[in-house]
Amino acid sequence: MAEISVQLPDGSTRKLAAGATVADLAASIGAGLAKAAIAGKVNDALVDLSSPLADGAAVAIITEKSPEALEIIRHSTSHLMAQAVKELFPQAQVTIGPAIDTGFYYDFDVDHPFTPEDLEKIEKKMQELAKAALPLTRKELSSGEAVKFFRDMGESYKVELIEDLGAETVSIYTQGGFADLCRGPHLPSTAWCKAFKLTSIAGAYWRGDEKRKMLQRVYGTAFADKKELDAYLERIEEAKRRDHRKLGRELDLFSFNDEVGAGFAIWHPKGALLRTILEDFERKEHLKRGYDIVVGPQILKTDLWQRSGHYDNYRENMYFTEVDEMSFGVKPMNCLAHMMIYKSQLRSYRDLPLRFFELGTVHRHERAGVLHGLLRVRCFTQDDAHILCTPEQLDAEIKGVIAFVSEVMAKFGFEFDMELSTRPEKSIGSDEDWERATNALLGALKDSGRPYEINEGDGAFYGPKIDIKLRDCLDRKWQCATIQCDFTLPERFDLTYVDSDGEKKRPVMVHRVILGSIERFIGVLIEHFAGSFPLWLSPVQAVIVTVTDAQIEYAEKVYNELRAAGIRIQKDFRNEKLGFKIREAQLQKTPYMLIVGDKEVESGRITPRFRDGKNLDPVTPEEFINFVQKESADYH
RNA sequence: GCCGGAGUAACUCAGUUGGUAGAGUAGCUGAUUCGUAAUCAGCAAGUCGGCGGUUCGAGUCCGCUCUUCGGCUCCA
Repeated sequence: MAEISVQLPDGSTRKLAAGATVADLAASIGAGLAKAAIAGKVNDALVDLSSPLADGAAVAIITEKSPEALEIIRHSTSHLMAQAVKELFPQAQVTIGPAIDTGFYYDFDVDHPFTPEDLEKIEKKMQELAKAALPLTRKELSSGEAVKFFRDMGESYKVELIEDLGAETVSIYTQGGFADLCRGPHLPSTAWCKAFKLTSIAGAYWRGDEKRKMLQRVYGTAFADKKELDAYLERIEEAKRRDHRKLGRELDLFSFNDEVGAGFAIWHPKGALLRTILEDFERKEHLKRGYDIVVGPQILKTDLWQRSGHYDNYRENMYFTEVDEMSFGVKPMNCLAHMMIYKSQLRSYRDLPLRFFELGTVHRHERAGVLHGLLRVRCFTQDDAHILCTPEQLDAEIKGVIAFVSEVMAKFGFEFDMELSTRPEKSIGSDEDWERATNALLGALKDSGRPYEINEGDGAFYGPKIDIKLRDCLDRKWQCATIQCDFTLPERFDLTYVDSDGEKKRPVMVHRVILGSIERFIGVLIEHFAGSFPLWLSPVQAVIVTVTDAQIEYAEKVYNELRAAGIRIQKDFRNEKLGFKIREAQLQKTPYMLIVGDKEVESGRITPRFRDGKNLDPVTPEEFINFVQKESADYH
């Protein structure tokens, strides 16, 4: 009988009978492994346990503990859900059901939308089916056979998928009476689906195309075991507790109001102060790095937006107004004024690079369904800058921006990911310009030494971009910074500089933001810190609290002293018990509570209590001022 | 914009089969003067998101609309 030999991850080789499968290999290594195995990895491709091995293959056994396992578990759980749905709602058509970052989903075409009660029924049915330990078996069919197979079952979406695939053969996975088109791999049996939960129902367009039919999407999540599932669900609860919309109201930072308009935040004193602190920080950091602060108007003539291309490409997101029979567009971006500033005089190569920075408030008419607290609004302020430089300076400028982003994010304690987005279908500019710009960004990314991803066709209409997504403490990603290359607007506005050879040349423009939108960034900050801002950011750094009315006079004096020294302080001299006032300050997540009782009055001191409950030794007001100034200066 | 939930006092929420709206917190008033997460008592508070319809009667049923939540799509 012929033998094959395969290579294991530790470098050793193993001989097996010809036709042996991954499962056979696991069994030959040990009974424990055979029991734990859920799939295999052959030459870096994931395969089923039942997959036969070829001679010379490099094979690894995947168990629940393998990093690759989660995706397989989730994918198989999505099949389990589809099976449950088909059993409960036989008229439902199945479409696609992949594993995603947070779990999985499956889209169905059904006559009636699912209700929350349906979700419970489906989950219950899934548990039954999992208990039944149905084996998942793979079968290969020719495309023609598969089309007939699914057409006979009335699964027209599957037929469409196979036809679009254009492959000679496709694979089908069967479990009990349910069969699904799928590349796999899958768990050996539904018994491996041990810890799952359906989380939500949503509408989703077939193939993400809003012109096509709206399907019903059911989201769920799955893990290798119950403990991990519970940990995940706990994390979701934690995220809810940290929701910036909830904390924004509780900490009295901002609100939204029907009468003001959807997507327009109104900033209360503490929130506005927090913004101001961030904005002051930004101005300082930009001036340090050779940026010039500029300011443009809120509305500009519509003619100008036509010239820039915004009118053709971005009009549906803009607000317009007419005054004196003249049309104006409310700015959705800050670049036009910056270009006009550039054009206000003749520029020499010696002037470049010019870096115009503006905390520019823009309005964008986002579609009603996308608004989301501060993270998605219709009016927001960008920490926007436009760098105008020679083509030779472009690489260095982009690298400088990436370094700027790194330094700022480190101050807030954020990790971030970078993504390069290339030319979209709807765009302006020549192929050569796009290529040049894309290469400049790519070069800077490579040089940064950080990992990055590429999103084909996701660029802005005027140029490719690097998007920087930062991760909060719950590992969620938010786009904030972006660096966009633009060879097009300088052309449209005929921007020039006089080079050393006396010739007029075209500068390159880089649009970039560091925090992105102040609104969104604050939303992320609130969730990241769960409202407990570091001292340098806290709109209220301390609250001075009296024990009884007897200390008011002294406390008032200290309050004035600290406020005059620039400490952001509030007073709580109400006739309430100390515990009551501490509790309130604590719920407001105020960093320091300064306790003033008779002892402090006598000694001319205050007793600071940090919001974690720790009491510091009594200090004089001057000592506290020094302490706060020192701690704030380091941006902790 | 699309699909599906939701909208009741400032906030969080209860309100049976349609019969005239209730709790906790916050607020106000009074008492209490108190040392590290809630002192006690009393009072006041709602066009039940808005408009229209069905009905003797609508918070409850129907239609439209606004807002909001979860997604789709889009994006800082």
